[in-house]
Amino acid sequence: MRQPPGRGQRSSGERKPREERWPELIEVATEVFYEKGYEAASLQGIASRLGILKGSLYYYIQSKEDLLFEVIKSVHEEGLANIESLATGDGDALQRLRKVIVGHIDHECGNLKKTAVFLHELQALAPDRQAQILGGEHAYRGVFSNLVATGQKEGLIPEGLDPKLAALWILGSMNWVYRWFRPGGEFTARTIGEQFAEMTIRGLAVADLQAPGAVPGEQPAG
Amino acid sequence: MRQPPGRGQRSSGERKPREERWPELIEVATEVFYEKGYEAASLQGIASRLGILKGSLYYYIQSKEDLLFEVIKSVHEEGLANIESLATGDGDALQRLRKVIVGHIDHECGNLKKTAVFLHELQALAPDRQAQILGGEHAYRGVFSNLVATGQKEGLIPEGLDPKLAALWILGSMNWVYRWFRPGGEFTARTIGEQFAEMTIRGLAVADLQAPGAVPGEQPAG
DNA sequence: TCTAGTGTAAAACAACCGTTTGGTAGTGGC
DNA sequence: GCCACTACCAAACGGTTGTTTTACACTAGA
Repeated sequence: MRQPPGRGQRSSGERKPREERWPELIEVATEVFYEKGYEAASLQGIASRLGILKGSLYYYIQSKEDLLFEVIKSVHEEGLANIESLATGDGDALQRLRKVIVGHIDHECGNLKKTAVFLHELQALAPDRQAQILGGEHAYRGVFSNLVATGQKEGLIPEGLDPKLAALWILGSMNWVYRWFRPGGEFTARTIGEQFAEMTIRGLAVADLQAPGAVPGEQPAG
Repeated sequence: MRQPPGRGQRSSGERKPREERWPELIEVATEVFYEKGYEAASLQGIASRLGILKGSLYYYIQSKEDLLFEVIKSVHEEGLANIESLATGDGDALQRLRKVIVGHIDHECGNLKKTAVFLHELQALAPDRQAQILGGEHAYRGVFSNLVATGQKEGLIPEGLDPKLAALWILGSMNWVYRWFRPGGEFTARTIGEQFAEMTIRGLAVADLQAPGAVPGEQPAG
């Protein structure tokens, strides 16, 4: 079964340069953290998927928590850049909000494991590292509360709504998706994003305003 | 420092009947799981808060996972009974949905630790135990999708919306609250529940219908 | 007074954890 | 052909974990 090091074919034992090993490590760590959760995951398990020994991981990291930190930091930066670019596009606040919601859910579903690790294991980090990632006043939430506040100035959203609460309301519905979405399942990311955006926009908009896009009539497959 | 067993005063060493110890155990376990997370929590820690040795816990449980199961099961039953009673009251579907949302968030914030353990640590259980708790087709979600479907029959909610997606949308926003709510903080559970209900109902209702209750004008303290 | 049962102590168990240390085969630059 | 460096192995470390076993002080009932 276990061939001597004739040639590849084994998943283990290959010596690789840092530039190749590092992203591999991040990817494998993400998968293992996703499957087992951070605390239940072991460096042993990560190392053996890479084909090296767990002690060898310390050539790349200084601690297990470092690994989680690196994973989460990269996911957060990626996701934040995504919605910030969507939020600063054309159109009024509600039109931009629609794009952000659809785009964020699409990104979330397309990067399910990474997102799940970020959303679920963030609190496994030490508090100062959590703060370091989220930024002083929750950059992520800020994008949404700013959109809501802008919508209020534009007269599209009633002044009675608290922008921060509205932002948390939106974030909650979106950040729950990773819990039940499965690729190839009942709903596509697109379907989810569009219906969520529809309901959310309608929930925020003033009474006498109706969003131009009608309720999408597509029947989800399955 | 360490008094010989003269009389009480120490938090440890008291022998108690099962009826008294068992709920104490569940409560302490809930707290520890809340603070550290299930995997990172140790039976050692739970036992020492009770003033007994970790081995003695096995007089009450058969495994650590059993403990989590008991905690989660009781929380789920409690929460489900709460929203089911609210969902079967008077009024049309949207009026009942409003009550359910406000009541559920109130319950969630009033039982923050229990709820957090349920929502965050459920997936630490073996899959069959998860299924055993959630019920065959997610009893919790069913309450909301049924309300949405009923609202559609009553002509209050457009037929184009998928009731299951709508239910997941609602659940997400509510189940995110435990992540940021803090007692005595910026918002009361009541404020959160009412604004969330307001936005959610409006997001679901057909265009030419306006909910009787206006947007709550209260300014949240802080 | 004897007895059965209850709630806990005490101690040990193997297993596994994250981390450290020291060594080394291979490689590219000089 | 030497040297420094890179990427990893090999082995061990102390500590903690969940769990099991045996024993025992105490209590209630007969």
